[in-house]
Amino acid sequence: MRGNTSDTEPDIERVPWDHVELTVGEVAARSGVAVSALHFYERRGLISSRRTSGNQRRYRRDVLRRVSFIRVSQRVGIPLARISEALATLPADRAPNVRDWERLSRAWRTDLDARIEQLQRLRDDLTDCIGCGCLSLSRCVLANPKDALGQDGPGPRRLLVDEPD
Amino acid sequence: MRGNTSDTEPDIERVPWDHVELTVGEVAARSGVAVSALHFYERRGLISSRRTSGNQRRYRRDVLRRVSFIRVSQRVGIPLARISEALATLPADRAPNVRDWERLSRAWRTDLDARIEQLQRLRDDLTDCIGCGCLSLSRCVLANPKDALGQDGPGPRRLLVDEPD
DNA sequence: CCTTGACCTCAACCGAGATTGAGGTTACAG
DNA sequence: CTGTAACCTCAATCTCGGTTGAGGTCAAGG
Repeated sequence: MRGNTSDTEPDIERVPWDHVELTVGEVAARSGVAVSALHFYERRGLISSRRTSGNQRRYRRDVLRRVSFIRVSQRVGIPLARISEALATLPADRAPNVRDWERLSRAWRTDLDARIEQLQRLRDDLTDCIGCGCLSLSRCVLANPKDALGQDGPGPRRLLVDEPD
Repeated sequence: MRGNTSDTEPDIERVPWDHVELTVGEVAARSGVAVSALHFYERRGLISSRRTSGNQRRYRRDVLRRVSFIRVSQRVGIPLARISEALATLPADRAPNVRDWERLSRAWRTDLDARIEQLQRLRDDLTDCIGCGCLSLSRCVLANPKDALGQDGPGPRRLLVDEPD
C-alpha cells in the first residue's frame, strides 16, 4: 500500500493539487483503463511518467485528461497512431490547459461528422436495398459502391463485363 | 484459361443461368474480393463450394450475393462471426431468394441505427465538451460515460471517491 | 507435348490493440 | 522485520480480418 507517512508528510498546504502524483494503479482505477493498457500507451508514447528511485511510475494528474482524451478519441474511431500525433502537438513545457484540449477535441469533429454521414448513407442504401431485396452485384448501390470499381489498389477488380447475376 | 470446349459444349439453352458455376478467380473479379479472402471466408464457413475432380473450387452463382452481403455487413460494422451466424439461417436446401436477403438486411438496420445514434450522442457530447473544454474524469459526460462505472466485467473500475482533477 | 496462368494447401506473417504470465522488486502496514 | 499488495520488465499470446509465400497441381491454348 501507498500512503503518506506521518513522519515525512510534506506541508500539504504548500503542495498544489497539480503536483500530487498518481501511481499506475491509481490512474487505472480512476480512468477505468487497465494497468496493462497504461503500460501499453506509455510504450507507444501516448502518456509518460516519472520514475521513482525504485523504478515505479508516477504520473502527473494531467495524465487523467490524456487517458480520457485517448478513450474518447477511440470511441470516435481514431487509431492510436493518430491520437498519438494529436497528443504530440500539446505543449511540452507546461501542463495542457482547457484551450489545448478544446483544440484537439474540435479536430475530431470533422472525422466524427464524416463517419456519421457515411453510416447514414449506408443506412439509406440499406433501406432501399430492403425494398429492392437485391444485393445484386450489377445493380445494387449497396453491393457495388463506386469505390469497388477500380483505381484503388492492386489486384483484379471487376474486370469482366457485367452479366446478370 | 477456362472456356467452353467446342466439342463438349452443353446445350446452353437447357442450362439455367443459376447452374453456371464460377471459379474462385471469377468470383474474385466480379465481387472485388481477393481470392485469399474468399478462401478465408470459406474456411470460416461463410461461403462454400463444390470441388472439381481436380480439386478446384466451383461456386454456385448465389455465392455472389453471399459475398456481397458479407461486404455490406462489414461496412455496417458487423464482425464476421455474426455475419456467419446470419448466413447460417439461410435455407440449406435451396438457393436463397429475395425474401431471405431482405430478412437478413433488415436485421442489420437495428444495428446500424444504434451505431448511428451512439455516434450522434458522442458528437453532441463532444460539442458540449468543446464548449466546456473539460474532459474532467469527474465531471465530463464524454470522459466518464455510465458504462465505465462498474457492472461490466472484471477489474478495478473507478473505485475511488471522486476528487477534483 | 509444352507452356502458362489459374488453381491448390499449409504455414507464416501483418497490424491494431491490447492481455497474460513468468520471474523478480518495492513499499508500506503491522 | 516480515508479509503482501502493488509494482517492474519482457516475451508470449490473443482476436480480427485477412495477405504472402513456398511448393506443387490443373487445364487450356498453341
